[in-house]
Amino acid sequence: MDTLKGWVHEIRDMGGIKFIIIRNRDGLHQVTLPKKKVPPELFERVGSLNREDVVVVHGETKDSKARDFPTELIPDAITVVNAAETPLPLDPSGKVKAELDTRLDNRFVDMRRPEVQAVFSIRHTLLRHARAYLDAHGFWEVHTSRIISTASEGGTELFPITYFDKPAYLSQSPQLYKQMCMAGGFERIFEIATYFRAEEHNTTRHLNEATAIDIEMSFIEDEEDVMRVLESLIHHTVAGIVADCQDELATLGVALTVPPLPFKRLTYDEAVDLLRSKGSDIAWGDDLGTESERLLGEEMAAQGHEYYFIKRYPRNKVFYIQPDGKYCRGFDLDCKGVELTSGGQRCHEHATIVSRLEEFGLNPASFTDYLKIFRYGMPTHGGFGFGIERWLMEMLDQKNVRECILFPRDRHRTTP
RNA sequence: GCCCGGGUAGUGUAGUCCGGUCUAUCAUACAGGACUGUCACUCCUGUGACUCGGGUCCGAAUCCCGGCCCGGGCGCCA
Repeated sequence: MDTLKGWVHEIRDMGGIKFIIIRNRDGLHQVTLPKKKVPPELFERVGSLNREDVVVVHGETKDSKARDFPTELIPDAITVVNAAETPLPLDPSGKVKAELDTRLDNRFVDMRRPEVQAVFSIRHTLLRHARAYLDAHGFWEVHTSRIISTASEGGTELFPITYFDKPAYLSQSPQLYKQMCMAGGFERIFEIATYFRAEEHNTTRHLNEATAIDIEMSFIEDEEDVMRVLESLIHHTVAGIVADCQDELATLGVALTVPPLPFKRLTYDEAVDLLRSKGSDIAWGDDLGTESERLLGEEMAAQGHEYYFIKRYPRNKVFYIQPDGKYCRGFDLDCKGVELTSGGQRCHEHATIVSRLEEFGLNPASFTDYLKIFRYGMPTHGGFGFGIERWLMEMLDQKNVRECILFPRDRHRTTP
């Protein structure tokens, strides 16, 4: 006797024989009820089942004549654990497509779809392999606080919250804490961090709550030490997904290949030259906008590079990145024209970081807590923040970053 | 923040430009019925919708104004 637990995916009533397709995380399974081989009461009761009822089926497994199933269950008992109401808010079988907004409004039903489960199975596998890689290379996993007291980090807008009677904000990056861990002698750390960004963007690749693999490492020579960790991390993680997720990739129709090492290095100067040769009027020192990133992505694809670094940015990129003449030691990692990672070698000397703040028109006096960590023995260090949702979106050719996070928070959505 | 686009049964759509049997299309869903090997089962019957408010007009799903909601692009984005 075997037991099958799951959701009623479909009922095909042929009159004298009935088929119930049961769906669970393992896939689809067939329950077959020939009129003369199952209890009459059970045969009749199948008519009262609804799609998406949760059932437990007891019966005998036999070889099946079905095209899609090697075996089938001939039941002697079917227990309805919980009936589903009708009509359903959307069709989990995918016969009738639903818009993303409808799907997200009813995410728990949407999550029953094999395509959605494939994305999140791969997401889990991605994190499993990334953790294993970082662990094998001496990185400790840490959890830093998401609640910060001041907006002194500059840059993006923060979400204000109330912390008892004090104002506070949701963290937009674990950057300060990662650097504090370097000052604290942890040498190599990573964090699977949540980022909150209060920007009113409205695109298919932005979230107001996103997740990233953040690492920081000490005693580096330059940013190349960090970049090597990043490219190896990607290489090994993708290899792990290819090895473990063939079913999921097939469900999504994605042909995933492991990107060869080392990744292409493009300097900012080369990127600007390339863009100008393609007709862009970008000036030296300008940020690479969406259009520029897209153009570079096309050009790199033409050269056979899916993933590529852009390094040696102008020194005005970010204040805490180590300057190097007119350049700095920051880098981005792009994939197919979309930025996935931002990182670099950080300033580690107190005098340098103070002069960098002044260079950026910021007041060192308002960075007292941050500056303190550079005063009592700070090693050279660097790291990166690597957006998980964006990576998955590019890897799995998803059209919208919201496909790669269970409960997206965007400009308008705070539920579910 | 700027600029486009959209809102029709539970779901996804046709119709809107050019107002008139639209008594609103089709699929799926749902309800009932037929069928002993389906596998998007098939077939028959039925149920179910024009985002809200105002305006123009003999007449508004369709045109105009406003609200609400949503999508997308750009900007922004340690």
